[in-house]
Amino acid sequence: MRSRSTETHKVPVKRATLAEVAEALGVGKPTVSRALNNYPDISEETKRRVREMANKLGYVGSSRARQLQKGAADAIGLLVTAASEGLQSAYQSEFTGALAAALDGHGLDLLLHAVQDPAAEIETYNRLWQQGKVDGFVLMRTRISDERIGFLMERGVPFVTQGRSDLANRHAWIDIDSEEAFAEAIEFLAGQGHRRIAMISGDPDIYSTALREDGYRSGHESAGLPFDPNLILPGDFSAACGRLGLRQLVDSASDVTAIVCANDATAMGAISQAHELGLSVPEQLSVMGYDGVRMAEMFSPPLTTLSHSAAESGERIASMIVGLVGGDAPASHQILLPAQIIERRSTGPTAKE
Amino acid sequence: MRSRSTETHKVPVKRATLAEVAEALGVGKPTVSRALNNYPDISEETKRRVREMANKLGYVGSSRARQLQKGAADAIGLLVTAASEGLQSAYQSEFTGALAAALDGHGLDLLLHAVQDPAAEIETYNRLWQQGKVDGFVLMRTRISDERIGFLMERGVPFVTQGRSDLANRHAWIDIDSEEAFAEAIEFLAGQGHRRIAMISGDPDIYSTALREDGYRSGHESAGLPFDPNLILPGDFSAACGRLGLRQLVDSASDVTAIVCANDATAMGAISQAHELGLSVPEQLSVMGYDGVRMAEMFSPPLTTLSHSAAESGERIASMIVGLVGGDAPASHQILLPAQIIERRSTGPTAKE
DNA sequence: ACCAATCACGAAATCGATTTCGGTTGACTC
DNA sequence: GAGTCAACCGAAATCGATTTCGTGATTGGT
Repeated sequence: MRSRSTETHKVPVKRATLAEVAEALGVGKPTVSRALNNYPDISEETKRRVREMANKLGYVGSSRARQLQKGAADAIGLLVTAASEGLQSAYQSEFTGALAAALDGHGLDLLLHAVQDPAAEIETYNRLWQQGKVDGFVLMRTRISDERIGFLMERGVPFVTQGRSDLANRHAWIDIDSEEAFAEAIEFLAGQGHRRIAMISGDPDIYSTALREDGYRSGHESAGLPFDPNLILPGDFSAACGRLGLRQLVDSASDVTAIVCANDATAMGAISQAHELGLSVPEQLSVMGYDGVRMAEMFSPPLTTLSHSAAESGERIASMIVGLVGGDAPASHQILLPAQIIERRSTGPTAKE
Repeated sequence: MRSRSTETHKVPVKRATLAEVAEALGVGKPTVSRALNNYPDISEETKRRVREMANKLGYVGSSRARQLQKGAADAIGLLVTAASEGLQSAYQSEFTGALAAALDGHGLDLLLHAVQDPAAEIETYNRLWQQGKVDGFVLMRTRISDERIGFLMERGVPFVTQGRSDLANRHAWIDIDSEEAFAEAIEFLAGQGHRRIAMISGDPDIYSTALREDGYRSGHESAGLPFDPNLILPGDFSAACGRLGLRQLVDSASDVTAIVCANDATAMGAISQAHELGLSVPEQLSVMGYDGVRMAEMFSPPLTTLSHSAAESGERIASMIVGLVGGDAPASHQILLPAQIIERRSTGPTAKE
């Protein structure tokens, strides 16, 4: 239980202000401000003295005051839905960390906000923006008809999405070429002799889900395999749907020898369920993931996956949002990154046939 | 490649200010401010009119201005080291999400900052505080002699640590009773017939590591098992050290039938390695984790673990930091939460003997 | 009908940094 | 020696909300 105390702890050491530095030096405030910001109309000598004194007094400008004046918050907002507690997936948390690190390199902070009630999501974007707490947003998991995008575009709020949308040609985005990736995955598996390859897909609301399914289909074409729509099972990027999907597959399509999953979590769920059903991976069943999260390497068996770098995505997005906040045209920042197959031990040549 | 464009996108819609609301209503700014903040010396009628107009104009107060005046940032800082890209562990990302959600409930935002260079860590805490970007901090993974704690205490910065420290009696913290938890784990395993139980421990710098090892020891005592210090292997909370630890164990202590790990990632690594070495879990080897991350349930086999709720920790910490910022004495907020064994299928009765 | 409380509200100061707009100085021309 | 032009620096306004302090209008008591 949380206990309340009446006594108050020591008041924080007062932070030095610009005015104090100015007074200590016997100069005006503007001089200090301009010296510290390295304006050309302040003599080197003065700049040196100002810097020295600022340093001595431990002066660190109040970002609150600066922001009020300059109109920038030096922070980027990232909203995560707290549907399931925590950052939803391993990939998302890796990405978030990478983004925070990259943003830091640009002098920006990451404002992480968990929205509890999905209905209040837009409202939260609006509030954060109106309040001036952020200069822009990064949107994860773009949905097929994503109201956030329209909302932000309407008011000219800078934002970058991770994943395309149906308005993709008009806003800034970064995405992984998952269509191509899944096509390659199918070809890869076909190359190992697999003929019946299932897919446990992602949340149909998410824009890239359809792209991944397209890749699955076109992969079949280029591999010369017949495409069977019944082999695509709906999912939701969770491990649970991987388990469920696997059970359905053994029941209804026992001739399947390989499964590609919408992400690593789903793949892990599928493998876990396979093991419980006495199916060995990859001897009897090959399973492939997508994202290449760190944990995939430590899974048993280590997961073959379509990997792409969260660090690079974070890096790129950071640059993009900086440009956008600086006034770049949204549509001028659009990047498609490739994923590559990392072959580990959850896939192998098929024994059948 | 990031392309720069010369054209500038539409300037954001101007945000309404308090002064505008006041003018539209023909009243003074203080009236609007106080009405919106529900001060008692404003008539109900006026409050209603103000709220109406504010709403109509879509007025959302600038937090920058408010913060400058009130001296509060309405944000809590959380620093993660980006040693390995991303939020380090599954537990930490779950916790972070939970914290953000809980903070939201108190009207606070979470400022997530990734520190690249460990040497600059303190500097970052200082800057964030001095700049007034945060009202306090939450520290994860407290180290045995954690300079951050001394630093923050000295300047009276509000903070809560997740995990105790050697200064624990003088600051606010929340912690899991991992000592008790590990003792219970040993008793649990002993109850299943295990006699030789190893431990793959955590980073020795982290404060709670010693606690977990203490629990391991006292668990042996109460279970009437001889304590063999050689059975404690150093680790670092990673999956990799789980793999390594397991290899060492099969080499040097092949009579071990169970392993408790410092966290779930390590346990997963150990199991993964065991499988590769042809050891079946739990038939030939029982492995137990700690933290109870969501993924543990989907591992194969599903992981037996010492679980505690990231959501509850987040909730509690949020309340604590709010109290602290409000002036509570740091030492009045200290909470020890229990962990409980979730038995799944990575442990079982030993076959040996 | 008169003085004293309340009640409601507004003018101006405040928070701390930045910007605008000049004002001094000193060097340099002619 | 008057005039010009830089180079440097400062007073005051600004950003937008909150607070302090006070004023005018009611209400109430006698």
